[in-house]
Amino acid sequence: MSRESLLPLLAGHVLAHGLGQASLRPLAQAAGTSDRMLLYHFGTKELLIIDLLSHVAGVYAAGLDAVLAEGERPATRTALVARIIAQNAATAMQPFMLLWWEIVAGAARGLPGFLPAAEAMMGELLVWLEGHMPAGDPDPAGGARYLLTVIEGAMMLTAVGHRQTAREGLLAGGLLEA
Amino acid sequence: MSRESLLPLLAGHVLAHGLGQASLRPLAQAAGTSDRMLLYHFGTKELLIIDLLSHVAGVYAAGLDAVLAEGERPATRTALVARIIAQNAATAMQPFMLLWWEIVAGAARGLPGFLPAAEAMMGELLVWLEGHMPAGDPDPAGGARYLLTVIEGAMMLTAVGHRQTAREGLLAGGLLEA
DNA sequence: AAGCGCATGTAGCATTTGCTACATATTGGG
DNA sequence: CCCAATATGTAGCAAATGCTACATGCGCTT
Repeated sequence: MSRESLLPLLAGHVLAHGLGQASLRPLAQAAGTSDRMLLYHFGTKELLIIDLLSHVAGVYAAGLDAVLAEGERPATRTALVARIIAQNAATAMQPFMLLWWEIVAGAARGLPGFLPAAEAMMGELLVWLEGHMPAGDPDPAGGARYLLTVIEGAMMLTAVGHRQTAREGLLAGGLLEA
Repeated sequence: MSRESLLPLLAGHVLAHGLGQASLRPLAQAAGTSDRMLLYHFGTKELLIIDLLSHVAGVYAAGLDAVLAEGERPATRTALVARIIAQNAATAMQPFMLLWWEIVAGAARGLPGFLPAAEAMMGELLVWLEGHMPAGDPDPAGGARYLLTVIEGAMMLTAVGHRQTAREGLLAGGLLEA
């Protein structure tokens, strides 16, 4: 079992149970090894988490590329927003969303490895958005950044029980069709 | 030392060091008591955290009311956005911001007490915003929700190292003057 | 003064946590 | 075949964590 073959299993556990419950022994059990072996491969829990976050960021990027392949380019900004909102609300995305907020919290606090991972994931989403802006959009670069800001705000409000508020906000901003 | 007199001291520690480091003995020391006494007053760490988050939400609301008293009503939405962005970027708000993302993460995961606190704080900010929309704004209610969404998105992007992205997004959305 | 309830200190316990020491398998190159 | 490097198991340790048991002070009523 190499580092690389371990990471997906570790990521699975963290996605299922959160970073808060990510202590060595549970992680090891989820990956079918021992804490002893995790330290052997990664050196330190801190280094393991850093590798793990980096790996999660990579998986996220790959997932975006997969979604990028399918589906046609939306005709309007509102269609694009609706598509992403729906995508993020899908139950398959839920575990990732839960993990995401922990990553944001860690990044804000400056925990090692968190900020690079968070920055990378938002960067990926940004380029994805920019590549999916409606054809003929007057300002694809700025528009993508604008939509990213709005969408992430809506995601956050949704996470804290203000889904309705977010929805009304998007409506009032002309970013969602009634 | 009653529950109520303890809470501000506990909140101080949590604001300074985060919820992750909030174990009973450090908390007790910050409040000038013992873990024994914390459990005596709150019954359980979980109950303590719930009380603590509720208290933090109350402090946040009071802080908003204080800011509400001073300052005149902005003339435009962009002025309002600029004011809040500046407010949140102030170093005095930094500890609260760090704590906020932990609360969001906890709320998303359904930890007891987190969601009510987060919901309350966003609710407070929403009414504050609604009360500070420019005079003559065509849609104060929807506009406040729209601005809330956008502002929180910008805050999140800022927290993960995408301050510039957020800024450009706000500019492209016409929510910030160049 | 006696006794009763609230408050608080001391000590500990069982569990978890990250990590280490030491021994042992496994395996590929000479 | 031998040996050295790689890989893995076993056992444990020191610290932290949430919580409990027991004793004791402190104040108030009767």
